[in-house]
Amino acid sequence: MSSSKKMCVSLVPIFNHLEEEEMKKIVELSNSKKYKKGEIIFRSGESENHLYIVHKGKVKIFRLTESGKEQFIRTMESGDFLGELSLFTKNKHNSFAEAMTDVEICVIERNDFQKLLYQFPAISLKVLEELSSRLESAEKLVSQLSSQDAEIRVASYLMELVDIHGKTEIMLPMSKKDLASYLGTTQETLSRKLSGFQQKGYIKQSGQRKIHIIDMAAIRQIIGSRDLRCKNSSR
Amino acid sequence: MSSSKKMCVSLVPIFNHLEEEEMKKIVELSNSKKYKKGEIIFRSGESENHLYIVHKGKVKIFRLTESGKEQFIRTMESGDFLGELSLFTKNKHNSFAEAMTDVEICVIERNDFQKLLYQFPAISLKVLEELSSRLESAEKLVSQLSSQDAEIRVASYLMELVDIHGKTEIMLPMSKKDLASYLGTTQETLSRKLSGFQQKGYIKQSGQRKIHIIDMAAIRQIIGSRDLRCKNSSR
DNA sequence: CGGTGCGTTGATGTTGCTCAAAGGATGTGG
DNA sequence: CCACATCCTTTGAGCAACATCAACGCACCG
Repeated sequence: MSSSKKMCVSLVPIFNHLEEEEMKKIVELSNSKKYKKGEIIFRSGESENHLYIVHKGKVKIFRLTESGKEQFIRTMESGDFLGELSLFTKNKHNSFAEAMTDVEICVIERNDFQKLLYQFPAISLKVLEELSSRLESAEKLVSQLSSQDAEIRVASYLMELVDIHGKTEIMLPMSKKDLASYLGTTQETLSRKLSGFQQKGYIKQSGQRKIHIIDMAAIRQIIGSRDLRCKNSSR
Repeated sequence: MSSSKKMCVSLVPIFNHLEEEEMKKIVELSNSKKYKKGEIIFRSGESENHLYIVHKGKVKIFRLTESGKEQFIRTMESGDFLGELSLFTKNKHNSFAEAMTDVEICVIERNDFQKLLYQFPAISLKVLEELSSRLESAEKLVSQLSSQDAEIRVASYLMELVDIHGKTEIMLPMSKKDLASYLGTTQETLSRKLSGFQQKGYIKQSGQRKIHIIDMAAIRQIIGSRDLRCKNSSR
């Protein structure tokens, strides 16, 4: 119990650089909770009073679109923290968190966390870093979504995965259904696009989530081809 | 000169709560710069070594879409700061900043700013707050963009402005061109949608950017009408 | 004034959403 | 261990929304 609490604290990048003693203090403030796959951890509209730290498992964060569709925002894995937004602004949650697998989470009270920030400025810096990078990826996502072309979005995403994995064998980190939502399209369209790529020999799908990239150049072409469609004459 | 520096520091929410003396220190670290309307303040890809604080005027932040289109991210006005991302992660800029009007900006060196954060934990908290709320609006934007329907996006945006202004007379904070980009659509579509609303008597446009909301209820209808379109039979 | 960029409107084509139906994959309980 | 339920995935067909192209009116600026 206490050990799993300790695990949490020592896991998270925002804490794990602290001295033994300081960590101990934090451990005392934290609580451990478990959720089964599919359980909702919090709902949009609920008021936020905690910092959640994912200790074990995977959590999916999503919103509901104005028009009622589920919009996948991101996944959180071991070491990630969430609930950060309302920690400072006293707002309500504006998104949902659902356990994608069985999950263990450590929880710290809002007020306690704020005190920690005052006590240990270094923590603030870590949190800042994390928020910055999260903001960055959110803005990147925005930029991708407004690329009208679903094909380009899919292609970009594949390239992104290649970069992350560092090889041409990639695994989708979520179901195609969720991925479609993340990319701002539908399951059907995503499925068609991938099948299309496969037919043209750009990729090879195996199993549910494994994709082998065969012709990177061709895929890059797609991304950079905003006016190929104009007419083949002009360029 | 020095007075305009001081203005900057006392303007920004992240600093203006500090003691006179502390501010003085900060003033010493800052520099003032001016840009003419249309000038680029920084470009995507340039490395980031400064915190910019907008003192006077308006700045537009945008990215270039994978497909080469301009994607409007946000505007920054007096008191807002930017350049925050790379301040912590040592990255390159991933967006462009362009002066929408003549602009005065205060600049602080990256390293100096980091020192400030260590010295005054309260600053970190302010920055955290700001980043949080920025992240929130980015995620909201994501959620809106993936609402396939441009009409809904336009309607939502109008309602948002009404909330902000607190009245039914609203001013667009940017050109329709930029707004279209922000909403992930084109000038033409935006123009048509607005004309459409006007024809149905929901709104009244006057001048370039002034809009009077007449029938809020109708507009709210649009937003919540994900399956009205099924068949006209239902209404 | 001519020039440049923004805003509007019209016509046309295409992407990708919707609905529908059926084939895997996975899991649950008998 | 099998039968059944559920969820994810794939494929098909039709249609509406929206991007694109094009042309013109309008404002702002030198």
